[in-house]
Amino acid sequence: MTTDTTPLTHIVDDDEAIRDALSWLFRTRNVPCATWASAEDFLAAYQEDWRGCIVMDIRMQGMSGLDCSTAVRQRGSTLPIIFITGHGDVPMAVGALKRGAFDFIEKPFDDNALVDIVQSALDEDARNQARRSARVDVAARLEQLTGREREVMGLILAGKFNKVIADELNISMRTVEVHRARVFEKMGVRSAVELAQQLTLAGLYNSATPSAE
Amino acid sequence: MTTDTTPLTHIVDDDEAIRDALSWLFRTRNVPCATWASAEDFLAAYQEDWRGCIVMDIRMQGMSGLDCSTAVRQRGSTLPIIFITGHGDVPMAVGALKRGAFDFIEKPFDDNALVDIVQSALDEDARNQARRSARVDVAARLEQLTGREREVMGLILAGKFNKVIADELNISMRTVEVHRARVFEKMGVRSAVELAQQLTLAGLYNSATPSAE
DNA sequence: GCCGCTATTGTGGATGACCGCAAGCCTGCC
DNA sequence: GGCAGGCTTGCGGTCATCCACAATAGCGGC
Repeated sequence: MTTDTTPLTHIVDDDEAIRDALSWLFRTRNVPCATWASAEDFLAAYQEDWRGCIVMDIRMQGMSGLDCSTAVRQRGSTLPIIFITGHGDVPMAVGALKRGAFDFIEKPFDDNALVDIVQSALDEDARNQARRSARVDVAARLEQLTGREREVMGLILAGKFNKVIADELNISMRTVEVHRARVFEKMGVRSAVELAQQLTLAGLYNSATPSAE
Repeated sequence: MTTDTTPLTHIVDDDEAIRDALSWLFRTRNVPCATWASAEDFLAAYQEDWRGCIVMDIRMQGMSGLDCSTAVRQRGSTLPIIFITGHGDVPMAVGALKRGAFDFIEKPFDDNALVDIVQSALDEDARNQARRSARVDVAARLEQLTGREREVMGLILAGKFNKVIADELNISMRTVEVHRARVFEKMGVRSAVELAQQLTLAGLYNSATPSAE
């Protein structure tokens, strides 16, 4: 669907020496990477479908790493972000992590430790991607539904019989059947059970399962 | 179900002055709290159904706060833990948060800030509790199922017809129907759709929805 | 040996789901 | 006006589900 985006470790640092050192480190460990000389450069190039992770300095000329992470998150990214800092403190680290950073390490850092962290960040991104692509797929299918079909789908997921649905919508049972069939077809499922699983998993639908007890 | 456990903010600190100060702070802000003079004391008293949050010093006589958090997590607790430290550093804070701590603050701290943090921790616990109680409920129902019933349920959730299920289990369709009815009854649902929703939501069942496309 | 639980099966009927075929109505667009 | 897409409906039939009634059988415990 999307262009074949290879997972990349994006190095964002205004210090060329650091960029070169990190770039060399990752390449020698077979971790594909790209470098950016500023948060602005990175944000200008950033595409929604990028995968991998970000290794970014907190303090940079121009936009800071924290602001950059906020900006990239606002654009819908879930790329794991690893912050590097030379002059960090506890509140800064806590704030970054609570806002969703993947890790926060201080210079000087251990090469092996950083590579390990990057690896786990890449793993996490891969997992996220799988979940997200499922959600996107389901969302796209939902888009195809007509208004009436969505309406009928809701009632199906509420566990109602075609007869009841027909009654509530003031249409004939046959019409409900047609809509129902279209919903299944467009959603790519073959039963109401599959439909429920798909939507519940994707978290895109919440029926008020009224288990009266 | 569980005894009426009021949300409590548990203060764990070996320094009596701090305990008293925190206890006073919380009480004057209408935050019910309890105090413990050591990690060991807390762990000895801890009950699974406790709700609220934990405010704990990292460095204490005897068991450290980090070890205590590990211990309490191993006992299944998801209580939000707020660490307090006088001599913390970045790696310690990062490690604590990555292991699931709710927050990590340094002494001296701002009273208002701490109360705010505790409030959001209590909120999070309340949210967790709601989700967890649903999961526990479903798990309890699953427990009631006999082996055969669980087996049949799996095939139902795989979207198979009774006929196919009967075939795979080498039993008659009628028997499948009986098991099916019992599964619905014990799980408190009235259709396969509800069953799928309940289990998928609780995250207690994952059918390999094989949407071949 | 009797009881309770689980697993098993059959018959027959009511109800619901699914489908092909056929067709009418309305709306927006070229 | 014609065409496409969405919404609607009916008929008749097949297949699946649900259920009441009825019954057999093994297993562990009192």
